[in-house]
Amino acid sequence: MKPQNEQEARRRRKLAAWRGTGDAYPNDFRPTHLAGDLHLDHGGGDNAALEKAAVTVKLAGRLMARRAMGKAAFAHLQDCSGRMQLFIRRQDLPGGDYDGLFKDLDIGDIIGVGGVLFVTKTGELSVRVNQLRLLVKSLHPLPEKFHGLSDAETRHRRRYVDLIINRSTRELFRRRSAIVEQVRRFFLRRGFLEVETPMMQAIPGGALARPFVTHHNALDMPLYLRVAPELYLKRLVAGGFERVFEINRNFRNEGVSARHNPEFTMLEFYQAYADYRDLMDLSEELLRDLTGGKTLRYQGRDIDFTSFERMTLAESLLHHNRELNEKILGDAEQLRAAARRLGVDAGDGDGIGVLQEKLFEKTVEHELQNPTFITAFPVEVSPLSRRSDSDPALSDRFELFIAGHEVANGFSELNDPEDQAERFRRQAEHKDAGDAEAMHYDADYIRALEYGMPPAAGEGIGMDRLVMLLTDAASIRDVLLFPLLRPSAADAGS
RNA sequence: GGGCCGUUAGCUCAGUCGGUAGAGCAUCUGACUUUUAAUCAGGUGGUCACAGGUUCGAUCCCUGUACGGCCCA
Repeated sequence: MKPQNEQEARRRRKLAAWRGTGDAYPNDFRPTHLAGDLHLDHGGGDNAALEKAAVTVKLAGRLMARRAMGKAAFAHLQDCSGRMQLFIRRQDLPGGDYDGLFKDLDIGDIIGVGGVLFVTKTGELSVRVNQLRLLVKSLHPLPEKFHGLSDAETRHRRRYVDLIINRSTRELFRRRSAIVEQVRRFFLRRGFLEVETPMMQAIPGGALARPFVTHHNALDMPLYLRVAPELYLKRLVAGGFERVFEINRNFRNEGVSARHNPEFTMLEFYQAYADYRDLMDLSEELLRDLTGGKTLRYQGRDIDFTSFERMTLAESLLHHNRELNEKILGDAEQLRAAARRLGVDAGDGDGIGVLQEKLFEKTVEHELQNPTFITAFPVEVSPLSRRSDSDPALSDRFELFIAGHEVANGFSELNDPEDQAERFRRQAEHKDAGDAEAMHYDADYIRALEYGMPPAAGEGIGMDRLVMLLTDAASIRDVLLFPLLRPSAADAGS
């Protein structure tokens, strides 16, 4: 713990004195109103009418500003709905409270007030306070009122301070909640069942990613935090829940960056008797629902949600790389040489599919600003996707790119148990060869497919990136309440 | 993992071509009964991230460490 500064020491002394007078942490004050509601109901009115109505209110919240003028003072109280100005006169408070209680308050203290609504001569709805209580003493000075708290590290480590002081932070997380709600309603309206599947899995699956490993003591077995819910959701489709979705956390043991957090929120949904084209249509509908189908400003660029482009991976590579042609795309050696010329880290063992995907990430992905579906990914990099009827090397899969980043990944599901078993075996070989991101062989999932899973399509959408897009946030840390940070030395111990 | 940048008062930031640091807000004292970044007068507040090195002397130069930011993998 850092040594106390003078301001903190003063507050602690006040708390100690306050404890001596009775219960320092009471819980018997009940507000009757919220500031925001009062502004809606009484804002903009004229004072004569309001004074005549004599509206008495009780409000509770945090003292955020104070302007004292001798025997009277203005202050602002902030509750979950907004702010309300308080007008406090010595003559209106019970004996001694103005000098003994009000003047002793600090910015940040949580108080309860009672009083009557009125409008000041500058037109601001206010409460003329005749009852004042200190409910919680705040022991740390708050950041400055004008610049607020802007240091990114402190905002993330002490999100509670960020939320107290920065209105934009409060609004962003309310927006996030509303977006999740809207997505949920979108799927419920279409007959999807919301489910919850295991976060702790004995066999991790559903994505090419390195999992976190933990240990269950009583069962003495390793458990993995899920990298995706996919295989469980498809078991549910096999079980007859023909439309399911889940919005929940995934965990991937990878680096941290402006777009990656080790735990992140994923929307996954599955629909029987549909294919990847149906899901592209559904994705468009969802995004139009969320954006109003308009142009959206993101990080200084306009993104047009009125039209969604569709092109195959190969088409996108040819379109963005003049030096490539179809012959090169189909020849591993020529492709590898071309990739290396373009600065791609191409391994000797990389097949055509892997090379095409790496080339795509290097040369195309960041170019895709307006919503664009890229389709026809190589089977080689799509171990759970249905093979294309027209070309067995390709899968019926798409990814949606917006603002240069992957937002969604969907495909017609592979429901042929023998093909799936073969692909699991290939993945297991990669894993044995040291690929920490390769998939495990999941025999029970194969059994589920053997019972029969209806033809289906499924998709995952990264909710954090979606929220970033809709709130114009530059970093995933801005849309996570508590992004992962290394522990700071200052916070160690007590 | 690599490169570059940052860390100074509770907060937002200046600054010192190496001689122990400033502003605004906050806070304290005083004045003030319609203010709202209140105003006016006067104060307090610092291990200059941490640890070494160079130097008569380091917040400043050098090295390392921690944490963070941006870019790359």
